[in-house]
Amino acid sequence: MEPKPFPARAGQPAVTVDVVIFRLHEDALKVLLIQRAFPPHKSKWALPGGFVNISETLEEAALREMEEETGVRDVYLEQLYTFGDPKRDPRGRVITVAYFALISKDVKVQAGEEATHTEWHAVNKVPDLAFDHEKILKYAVQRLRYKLEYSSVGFELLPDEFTLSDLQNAYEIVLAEKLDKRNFRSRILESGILVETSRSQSAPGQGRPAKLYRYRKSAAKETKARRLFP
Amino acid sequence: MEPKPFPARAGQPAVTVDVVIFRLHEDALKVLLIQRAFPPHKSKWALPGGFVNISETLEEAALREMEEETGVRDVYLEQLYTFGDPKRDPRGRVITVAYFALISKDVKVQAGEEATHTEWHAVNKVPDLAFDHEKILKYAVQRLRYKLEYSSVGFELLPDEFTLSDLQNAYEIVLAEKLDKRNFRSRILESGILVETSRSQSAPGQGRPAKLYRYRKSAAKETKARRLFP
DNA sequence: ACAAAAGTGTTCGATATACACCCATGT
DNA sequence: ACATGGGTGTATATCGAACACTTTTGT
Repeated sequence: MEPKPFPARAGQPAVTVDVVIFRLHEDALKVLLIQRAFPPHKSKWALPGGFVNISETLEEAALREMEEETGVRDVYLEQLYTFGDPKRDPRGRVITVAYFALISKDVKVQAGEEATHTEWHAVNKVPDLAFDHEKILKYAVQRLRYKLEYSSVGFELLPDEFTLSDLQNAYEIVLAEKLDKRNFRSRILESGILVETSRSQSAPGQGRPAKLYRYRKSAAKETKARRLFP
Repeated sequence: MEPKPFPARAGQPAVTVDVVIFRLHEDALKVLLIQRAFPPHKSKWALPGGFVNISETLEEAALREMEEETGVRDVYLEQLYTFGDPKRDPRGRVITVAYFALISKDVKVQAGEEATHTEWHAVNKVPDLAFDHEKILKYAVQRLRYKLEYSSVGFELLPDEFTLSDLQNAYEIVLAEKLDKRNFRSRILESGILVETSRSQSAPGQGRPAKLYRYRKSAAKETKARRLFP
């Protein structure tokens, strides 16, 4: 594989999208990184991303990049911020529109294209990143934590059916803090965003089986909603 | 004045900044609009904006546009969102990074360049806007209202010194709702973000003179701060 | 019977909300 | 003295935070 031609022209900034793809795995919040095969920052890790095609929306560009690297298309995707420091890319002026994506736990993630070296890294243990990608990642983590408290994006990280312990676990991993079990459960249940299924799930080790719940998408009123976790 | 050449090239999106400039005037929240002198959307009103120069940051571009139209440079400026629908500009692919700005009440706003026709419009009475600028404006108003409740950006709309009635008035105008005087005052004062000056101000009509306060910038902890107005 | 995880309520302090009258000044 | 806007406190309801034991299952 050859490096793609760099499309910036004199006088005109180029536009890319970069995507911070989050996923819960092995009790950690992980982010997908690609090891760069070409300079600049050769062999450093970077967020997946690429140039915006002339006839696609920014969101389509982000979804395309996601699909190329993960095979996954049906995800939660949100625009994060646009980074435009003239010196952020040594090749020339590149403005990047950053997105973040959340992948459900039950979605099978395929490897990227043959030659590209992609890996999931725990967000609190990422290696040195190329360009300003550390700044972008930090911003994304901050936004995810914030939204977890005020909205119900958290469910996008879980499978269709999950136990309340799974859910609390997911929140604790992302927020990096312990939550009170009774308060967590009563708040979640009172909010009415969950429906109980008739099934339950035996714990991996042993113990009392837990009821399985499902998220009611219809109840996703973000705006002015009471915080889930104050 | 001639229309500027349109710099989009084949295969490359062009990048602009658009700025939603807010100001309180005549008991209304107003936004600065420019009447377009050339097609497309000739004679429609639009947000001030323009192409990003190759060596300036996005924020610098937004400040430059602001200064060109208002003569004002020292303002609160925040990135809003990036709009990139391929069909948002009929001339070609233009991605715009939208910003919003807040101008203090004591800043004198100069007219824009000779030929450009600029006017302040109350946000609830704006005319038909060019491109997708109505969407951008609505988004900006929503963000401003939101931030007013959670942070102290509200002070950026007021002069250096102001009375508590002025402040409450500003909040009521932006939020478009009445607030309780006693609750407003105790919350603001308890939060410690104001310092009392030794001076007071006679009301324009008559009545008891009001104490003048000043905003303590140092107390601007936005993150995880308690909401000013829940 | 015991280990392991699920499930369940109450108390207490803090905060939000609703609400009405006196004060200082100018005319 | 009166009109005008400035300034003040309390009672009630609601919400968040802290906290420990019983239940159900598998081995």
